Amino acid sequence: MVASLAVPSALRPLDRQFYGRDPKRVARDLLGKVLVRPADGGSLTGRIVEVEAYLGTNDAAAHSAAGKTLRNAVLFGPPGYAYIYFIYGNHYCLNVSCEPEGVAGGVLFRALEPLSGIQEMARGRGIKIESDRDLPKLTSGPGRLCEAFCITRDRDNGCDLTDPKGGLWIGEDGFRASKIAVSPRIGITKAATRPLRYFVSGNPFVSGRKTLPAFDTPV
DNA sequence: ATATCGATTATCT
DNA sequence: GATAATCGATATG
Repeated sequence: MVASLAVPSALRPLDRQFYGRDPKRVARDLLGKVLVRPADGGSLTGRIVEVEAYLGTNDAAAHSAAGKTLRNAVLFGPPGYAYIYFIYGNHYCLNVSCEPEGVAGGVLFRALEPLSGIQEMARGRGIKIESDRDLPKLTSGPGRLCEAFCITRDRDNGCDLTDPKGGLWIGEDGFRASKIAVSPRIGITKAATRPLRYFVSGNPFVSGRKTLPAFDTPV
């Protein structure tokens, strides 16, 4: 089993200042934090192992690149709020707004390591967990983790992620993420080479490539 | 293990 | 009318 797979204790929410910074810094610092979905009979929780930074300006891949619209308004609002969008006619994806109010920016949640509420997550995903090898199918990928946590735009867009009494929030328990790697972002066509994806190297819950590609040794 | 492709719809041109 | 910050299934090596 994975070292960080432990039931979080004494989770305390991250404050708004944490999010009111450059998305690159927020993304890096979110690794190892815990996403919490309170529910009857026990919260769903998962440790963040993969994220991507989307810069409000000067980033063609960001939804905020072309300016504020009804859809992306949360990205231009105050930091620490959930921006949820619907993609490919099938999936929701979760972001948190960054930067001070009036400045766009966000972090996309790409993968979690499930900590508690495994059965609820499996039900949300509509799959059965036969062994530990099936666990990554719960929350490995931005669409999957939203399905596992029952995150939808109607329910959660604009939700305050700093509020532990709210329906969705992010906490820390003292765990320190290590072996952090950076790579280009996944699934985009614009600004596709910028290294803005942050992940825990080798963690089995990371989506796609879980390590940095090897390179030839110079002669 | 990697590659390709279809599903399905909100949003913007 | 085209596109998309994806996923799961199928095909092929």
